[in-house]
Amino acid sequence: MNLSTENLAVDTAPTASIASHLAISAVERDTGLSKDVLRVWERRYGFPVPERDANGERLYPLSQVERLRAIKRLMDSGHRPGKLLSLSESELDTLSSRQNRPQRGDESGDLQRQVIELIRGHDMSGLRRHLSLWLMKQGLQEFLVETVAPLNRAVTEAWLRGELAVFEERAYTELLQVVVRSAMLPLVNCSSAPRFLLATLPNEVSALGLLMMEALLAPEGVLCTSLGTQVPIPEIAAAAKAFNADIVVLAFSASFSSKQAVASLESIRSIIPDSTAIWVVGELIRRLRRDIPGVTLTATLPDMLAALRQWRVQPRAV
Amino acid sequence: MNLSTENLAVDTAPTASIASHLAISAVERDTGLSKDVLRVWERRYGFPVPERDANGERLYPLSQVERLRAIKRLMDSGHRPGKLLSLSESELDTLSSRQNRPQRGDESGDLQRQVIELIRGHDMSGLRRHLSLWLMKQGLQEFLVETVAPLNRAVTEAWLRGELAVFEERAYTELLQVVVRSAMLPLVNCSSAPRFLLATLPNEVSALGLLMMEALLAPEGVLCTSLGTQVPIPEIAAAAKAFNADIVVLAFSASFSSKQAVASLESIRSIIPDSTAIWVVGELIRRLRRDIPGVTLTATLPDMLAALRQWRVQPRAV
DNA sequence: AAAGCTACATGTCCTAGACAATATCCTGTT
DNA sequence: AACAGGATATTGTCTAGGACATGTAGCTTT
Repeated sequence: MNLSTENLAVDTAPTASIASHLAISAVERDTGLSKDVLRVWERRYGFPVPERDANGERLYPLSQVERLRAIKRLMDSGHRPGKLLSLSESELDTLSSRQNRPQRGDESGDLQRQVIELIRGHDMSGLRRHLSLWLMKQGLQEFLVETVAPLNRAVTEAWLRGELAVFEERAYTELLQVVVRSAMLPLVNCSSAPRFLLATLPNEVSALGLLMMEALLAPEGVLCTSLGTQVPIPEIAAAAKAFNADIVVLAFSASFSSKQAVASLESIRSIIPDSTAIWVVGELIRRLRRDIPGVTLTATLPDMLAALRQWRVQPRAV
Repeated sequence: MNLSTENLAVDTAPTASIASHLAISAVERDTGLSKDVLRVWERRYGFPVPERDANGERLYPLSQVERLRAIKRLMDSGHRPGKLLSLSESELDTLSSRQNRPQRGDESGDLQRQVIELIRGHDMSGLRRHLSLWLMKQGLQEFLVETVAPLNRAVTEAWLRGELAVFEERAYTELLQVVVRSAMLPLVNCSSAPRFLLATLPNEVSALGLLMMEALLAPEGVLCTSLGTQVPIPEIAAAAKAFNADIVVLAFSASFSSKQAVASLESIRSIIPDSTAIWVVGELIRRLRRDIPGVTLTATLPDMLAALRQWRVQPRAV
């Protein structure tokens, strides 16, 4: 439609801008870097250096946005901005590709490669059959621990390496939800103690960890109430009281800021009664330095089950 | 270090601040109003007027945050900030309580009141039985159209009126997901045309509309691929191509900004081929003034089914 | 090696002004 | 009385650089 060189002003939607450039608010949304950070990096490190529109507002070329995304990914896995931002394009690339190479050489690598191939081929029905098959073969809990957990890691890593598109990862996640939920259905007559309350904190989008917890707990016959993702802290506290929860489970994905996690956990711990336990699960835990008093960290799914057995023997002792 | 009345600085976690006050970033998260907006309102309208910590940074008392939330709700339903911000506390209250009074006096009001009572009593098992019962009685599609849709509206309204807490609404939503998904399972051998791709745009958190669409389409035997919530626009386009979708369905809840919706829809329409239809569902549609060329708006679930029948007779004619 | 200290790195907040996009109001015309 | 068009008001977002608190790294001391 806009064939002239004048396509700049034509399409200036509030946040979307034109196809080849993004406005600062769009970059904030796409990369997860706040506007303040984008500006201060420009000032301090000289990158990114966006162009400007007629009105002096920043317009980021897609190439720079791409690079910002790479930088953010590396930051999430522990690198510091100062180093990354002074790196050249190629140095960044080698770092990106190296970063997740240490593939654990476990026997399930085959399945993982197979699944990733199915995802890349967009064969969702095939993927579904495949996953259902393994589910049948292993039973729900083993399926989760032995198959789904490593598979999730493999998919996440493939995504970080750029081998999977965002939408492919999303489609996988959704499908997995369907498969796992289908296995949980027969198990819903949960009635026995303890009472669990599940949620993720604000800024934690991933529903996957939450679902896995719910599925893992279902065969144990416990009473699970899930609040879903992104629940404000006071609401979690109110819910714990209302549902009379014995244990509040909070799930975190690897990308959650550990700084914020610690702060939030301490804040939650201080407002719900000590008689209610708080358990934390998810990849994030690997990156937590210090313990948080009154909060139980379970790095793996089996740890979680162990904690449950422990609780049953000796409630409230965490 | 500071043991005196200086306990302000002690607990100043990045975003959490102390129990009775919130930092600006926390208020942004809780209310959905950007930091810029919060500051500019203070400058222009004299509300909110937060206190300051030792460092001159804003600290919002909970009472003001509460009021900001009320204002945001009213804005979402069409009022303009200038008016709301000059209103007194009590005027705001009357406006809030009036706003959703026009209860449609339909016969299903009884069920709705019953369900809301169950939610308020935190009787999730009871609620589950109740919903399952109606599902059995009505069958999936009728259940969605006749029961779930009005129920969702009733719950949302109760929540807007402050009769339900956020966590109660969340627990209801999660439970509903489980119930609906359970009914979809037997229907998954979807293989026939058309191929659907489902998603919500960034900023749209609610998975409920999406799930309802999926469930509504399941009995029709179509092939549905869901990408879940908050999918970036370019990813939706890429997915439409990869999955060879005939129809892309985007779900919006009532709280989505109509301005942004129009911009996003136009942007999406311009990057995916005309042979792929775009359908929009959700409460938002009521608030859209103008049509968007090449985009089909279906305000209710039956409209959606009608559009599907239409498509089957005459594909691509939208 | 643990603890303390200093210097640097880094994200977030601050102020205040500018401006574009939209809503609303007003006026003249059919 | 309904409606088009233009003036005006409203409102969100952007800009700039400065300030500062917290976190990290490297060094020294016990």
